[in-house]
Amino acid sequence: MPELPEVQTVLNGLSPAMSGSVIEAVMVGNQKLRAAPPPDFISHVKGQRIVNLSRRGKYLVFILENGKAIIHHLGMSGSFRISDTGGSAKLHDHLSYTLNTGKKIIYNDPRRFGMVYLTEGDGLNEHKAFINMGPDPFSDDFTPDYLYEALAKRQGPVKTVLLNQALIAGLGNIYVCEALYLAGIHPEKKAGKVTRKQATSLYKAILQVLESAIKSGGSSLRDHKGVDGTMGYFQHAFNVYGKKGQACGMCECDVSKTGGVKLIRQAGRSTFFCGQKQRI
DNA sequence: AACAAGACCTGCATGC
DNA sequence: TGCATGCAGGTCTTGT
Repeated sequence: MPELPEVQTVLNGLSPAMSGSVIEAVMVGNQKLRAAPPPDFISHVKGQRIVNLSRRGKYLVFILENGKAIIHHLGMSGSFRISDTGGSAKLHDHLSYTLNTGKKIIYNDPRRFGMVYLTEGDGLNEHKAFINMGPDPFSDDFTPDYLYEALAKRQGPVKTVLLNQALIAGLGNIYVCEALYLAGIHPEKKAGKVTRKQATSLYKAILQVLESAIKSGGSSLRDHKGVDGTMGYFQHAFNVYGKKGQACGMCECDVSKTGGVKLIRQAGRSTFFCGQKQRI
């Protein structure tokens, strides 16, 4: 489910409810997540005030008063909701935080690909979730030059390389497809063959697509929802993703001749692109 | 080292 | 209607 814009949307929804609040109770379900909370999770978290919430790539980070940090990844199907303490439990609720404000923050994840960590002695930066993570697209470290250099070293198709979180943190399948479309770059082009000029276009396209998705509250494919249950609506702005055989977002060509948006499979993932606008 | 493929799960859409 | 199949926003592990 969630790529950077969706995680940012979740963060924006959770922050007002959680920031400064004290965690009075924690529920950890029996079913195992991909990375389940450690056994001592509750004892380190209970009674702690949440002093800061942030996002790193696709991870959410809650900093506690005792200096430890809770790290959440939503996997493919994870979502948070805010409810009253009297709210009823739902299938696939795996974790919840009851706050001193009377609100309950509930993590639900049908596919259980989500991950929950608690930092140990080492700082956040040394945590395994972040130790090899590339720059966030919105950080100062992410520049056209950085992108060009990162791609230049790689032989694989640019589409696949852009999904590597060690190069850029936060991009996922949807927004890579959309960014390559905006930049006019064919997904099968070798990363190392992307020119400096193309890298600059791609840099701009990445920021543009992420920024507009965040403004729209993320995309709501299937079950992704904001913390209040509202749906994002960025999917209405997709140019190519999920549009196999249809006209791309800015198409002036005859779909009956071109066949419209193409769907191929790269490294096991679906890639949508426009054969007219995106060139090798 | 870098890359591709498989594994991990459930739910949903599709086709018979 | 029921059943089988394939696919889904991600990442980690395994094998080449």
